[in-house]
Amino acid sequence: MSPKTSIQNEQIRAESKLKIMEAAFKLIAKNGYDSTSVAMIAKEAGVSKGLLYNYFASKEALVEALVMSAMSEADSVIGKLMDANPKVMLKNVFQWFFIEMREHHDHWRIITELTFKIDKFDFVHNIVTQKLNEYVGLLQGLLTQMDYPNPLGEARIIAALFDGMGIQSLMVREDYPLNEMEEYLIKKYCE
Amino acid sequence: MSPKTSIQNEQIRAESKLKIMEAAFKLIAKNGYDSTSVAMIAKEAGVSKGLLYNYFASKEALVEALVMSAMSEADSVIGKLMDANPKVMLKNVFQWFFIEMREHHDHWRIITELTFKIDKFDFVHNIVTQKLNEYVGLLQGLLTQMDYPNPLGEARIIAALFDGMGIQSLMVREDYPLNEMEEYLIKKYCE
Amino acid sequence: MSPKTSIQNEQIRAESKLKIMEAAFKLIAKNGYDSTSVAMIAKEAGVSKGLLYNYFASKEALVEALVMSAMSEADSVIGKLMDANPKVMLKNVFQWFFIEMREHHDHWRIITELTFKIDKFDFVHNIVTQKLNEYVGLLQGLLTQMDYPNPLGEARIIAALFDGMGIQSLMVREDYPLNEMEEYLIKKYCE
Amino acid sequence: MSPKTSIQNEQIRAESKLKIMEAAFKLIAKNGYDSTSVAMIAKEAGVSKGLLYNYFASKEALVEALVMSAMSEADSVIGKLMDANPKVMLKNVFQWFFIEMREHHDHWRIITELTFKIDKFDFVHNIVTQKLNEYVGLLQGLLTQMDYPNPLGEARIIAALFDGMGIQSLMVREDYPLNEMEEYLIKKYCE
DNA sequence: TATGAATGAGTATTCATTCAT
DNA sequence: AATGAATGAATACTCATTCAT
Repeated sequence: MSPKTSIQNEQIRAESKLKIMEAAFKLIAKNGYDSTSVAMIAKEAGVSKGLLYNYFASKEALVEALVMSAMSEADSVIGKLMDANPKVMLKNVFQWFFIEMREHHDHWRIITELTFKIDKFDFVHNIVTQKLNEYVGLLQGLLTQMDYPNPLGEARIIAALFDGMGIQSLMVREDYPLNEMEEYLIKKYCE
Repeated sequence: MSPKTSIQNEQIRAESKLKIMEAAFKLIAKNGYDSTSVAMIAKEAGVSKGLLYNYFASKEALVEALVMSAMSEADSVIGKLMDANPKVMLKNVFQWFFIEMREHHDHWRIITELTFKIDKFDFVHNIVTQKLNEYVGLLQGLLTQMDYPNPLGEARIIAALFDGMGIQSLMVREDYPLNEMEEYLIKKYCE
Repeated sequence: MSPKTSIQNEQIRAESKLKIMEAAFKLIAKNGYDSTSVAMIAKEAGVSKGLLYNYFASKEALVEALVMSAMSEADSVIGKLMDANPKVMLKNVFQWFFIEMREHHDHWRIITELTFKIDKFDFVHNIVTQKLNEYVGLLQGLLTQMDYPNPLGEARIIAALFDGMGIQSLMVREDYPLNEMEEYLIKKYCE
Repeated sequence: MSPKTSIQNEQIRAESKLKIMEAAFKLIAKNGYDSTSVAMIAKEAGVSKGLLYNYFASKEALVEALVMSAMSEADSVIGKLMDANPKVMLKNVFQWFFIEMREHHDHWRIITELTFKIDKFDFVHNIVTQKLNEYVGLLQGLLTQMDYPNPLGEARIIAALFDGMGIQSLMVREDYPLNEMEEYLIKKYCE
C-alpha cells in the first residue's frame, strides 16, 4: 500500500543502471560504438529503451559513464603493483599490462575507439592525456631509480609500447605474440 | 556523336574512380567513416551518387579499394629507404615514420579506425597482419646486421612503438612530443 | 496508525488536486499544451506522476478540469462589474478586460490554444459558444439601455474586438498599444 | 540513356514540393501542427519520408515555407481591392475578408496556431507584426479620407475585429453569424 | 493515499542504395 | 557514362500511462 522505501528504490535503480552499463559495455566492446544501437543495448540489458533514458540522458552520456567507471576501476589497480624494489615493481607493471591485455581487452578497446570520435567525446582527450602523464611519470620514477640515462625518454617508449601492443593485438588478434613480448620485455627491462 | 572508343572510356573510368577515391579519403580521414556519407563523397568528388555506385558496389567496397590503394602506395615508399649501411637505413625508417606522422597522419588514422569495425572490414585483419610481418621482418633483418642479441623481439618492439606513438599522438594531439621521441629513438638505435 | 477519517481524506484529496491544477495551469500557460509533459506538471506540483493519475484519468482530463475551473472563476468576476448606470457598467467591463489582458493573459491564452486542438478538446467548443452568447447578451443589454440602433450587432463587434485584441497582443507582444486601445474604446462607447 | 534534363528535373522537383506542401497544409490546418506527423504528411502526399527531407530540411522548415507561401499569396490579393472611392474600397476590404473567412479559413488558422508556438517559430512574430502594421496603415488611410475623427484608433479596431471574428468563428464554427456581421459592418462603415 | 520504476508506441531525422531516364 | 529523385529501414530519443509496492 505504501510506496517503496527509498532504500529499495536506490537498490532497484543501482541494479538497473548496472545491467544497462554492462550490456552497453559488452556490445560496444564487441561491435563498436556506432554499430551498437540503443535498442540493442536495452534488449541485451532486458529493459525497455525508455528505462535506459531514465538513467542516462543520451547514448553519449551512457558511454561517458562507462568510460568514467572503467577509468576509476583501473585506478584502484595501480596500488597493488607497488614494491620497494623498482625492478620488481616494473615487472609487476608489465605483468599487469599483459594480464589486462589478455583478460580485459574490451576495456582498452572502447577507450581507444572513442579516441577516434574526439569531436563527440572530447572529455576522452583530457582523461587520456592526464592518465598518460601519470603512467609516464610512474615509469620515469622507476627508471630513474634504476639509473637509466634518459628515464623520461624510456618511460615514453614503454607507454607507447603498451598502446602499440594493444592496437596490434586488436588488429591481428590471436596472431599477436603476447607471450613472447611479455617474456622479452621483462628480460630486457627487469633483469 | 560517334561512340567513344573503349580506350577513351577506360580513361574516363579511371579518372572518375580516382576522383571519387581521393574525395572519400579526404573526408573519411577528416571526419571518420561513419560521419562521412556517400552523398558527401559524391559531392566532394563532383560526381553524382549514381556514378559512384557505377564504380563501387557499396560504401564498404569503396573503402576497401581505398585501403588497398593506400597500402600499395606505402609499399613503394619502402624502396626509397634502402641503404647498404643498416644503421643508416634504420635511421631512414625512423625519419620516414616521423615525417608520415607529421604530414600524413590521415592515412594511418583511416586504417586504424577501420580496425575497430573489424566485423565489417575483416579484410583489414589479413592485410595488416601481413604488413606487420613484413615490417617486423625488415626491422629484424636490420637489427640482425647490427648484432642485436634478440633481433625479432626488438623488431616487434619497434613496430609496436610506431603504432603506439601513432595512437598516442592521435589522442593527445599537439601535446605529443614527436620531436623528442624522434631524437631519442635515433640516438638509441642508430648511433 | 489509525486510518484517516474520510473527512481528512477528502481534504487531502482536494489539496492535492488543487496543487496539481495550479501547476498544470502555470506550465501550460507558459509553454503550451504539447510542450508541457505530465512529468513536468507532477514535479512542479511536488507530487508523483502516479498520484496525478489518481485524480485525473488522463492529461486531457486534467486540462478539461483546468478549463472548467477557469471558466467558473471568470463567472464570479462578472458580478463585481455590475452598475445601475449602463455607461458605467460598460466602462467597468472594458477596464476589467484590459486588466485581464495585462495581468492574466495566461488564462485566455490556454483557452485559445486548446481551440486549435478541437478534435481532442471538443468540449471547448460548447463552453466557448455558451460563454460567448452570455457575454454578447450582457453587452447587448447594456447597449439597448444606451439606445444603440443595433445593439446585437454592436455587442458582437465588442466581443470580437476583445478576442482580436487578445490574439494580436499575443502575436506582437509588447508592441501592442493596449493603453491607446483602452482609452479610445472607453471614449468611444462610454462618453 | 542520358540523365534527365535539368528542366525535367526542375519540373519533377516543383511537383513533388507542391504535393508535399499541399498535403502539409491540409493536415496541419485540420489537425494542428503538433498532431500532424511528418509520416502523415508524407503519406498524404504519396511520397516517402525520405523525399520530404530532400526538399525541406526539417518539419519546421516545411512549415516556414508554408507560411511564406501563404503570405505572398495574400499579398497579391490586396491590389485587386483598390478603388478611388474610399467607401467602395473599404467595402471591398470587408467583402474580401468575409470571403477569406468562408473559403480559406485554413490559411488563417495555421498562421494563428503558429503564433502560439512563438518559441519555435519566431519568424512568425516579425511577419505578423509587419503585416498588421500594413493593414492598419491601409485602413487608417481610408478612414482619414472618410474624415473619421480618430482614423488610427478606428483602424486598429477594425484590424482587431478581423482577428477576433476569425478566432471566434474557429471556436464556434458554423454557429458564428458571419453573414450578419458582414452586413452590419458594411452598413456601419461604408454607407 | 502515494510512489517512481518501467513500458512501448510514437517522433523527427538520416542515409546507403536503386532506378528511370 | 551519368544523373539525382525516390525509397525505406534504421536511429536516437520522448512521453503518457501502468502497476507493484
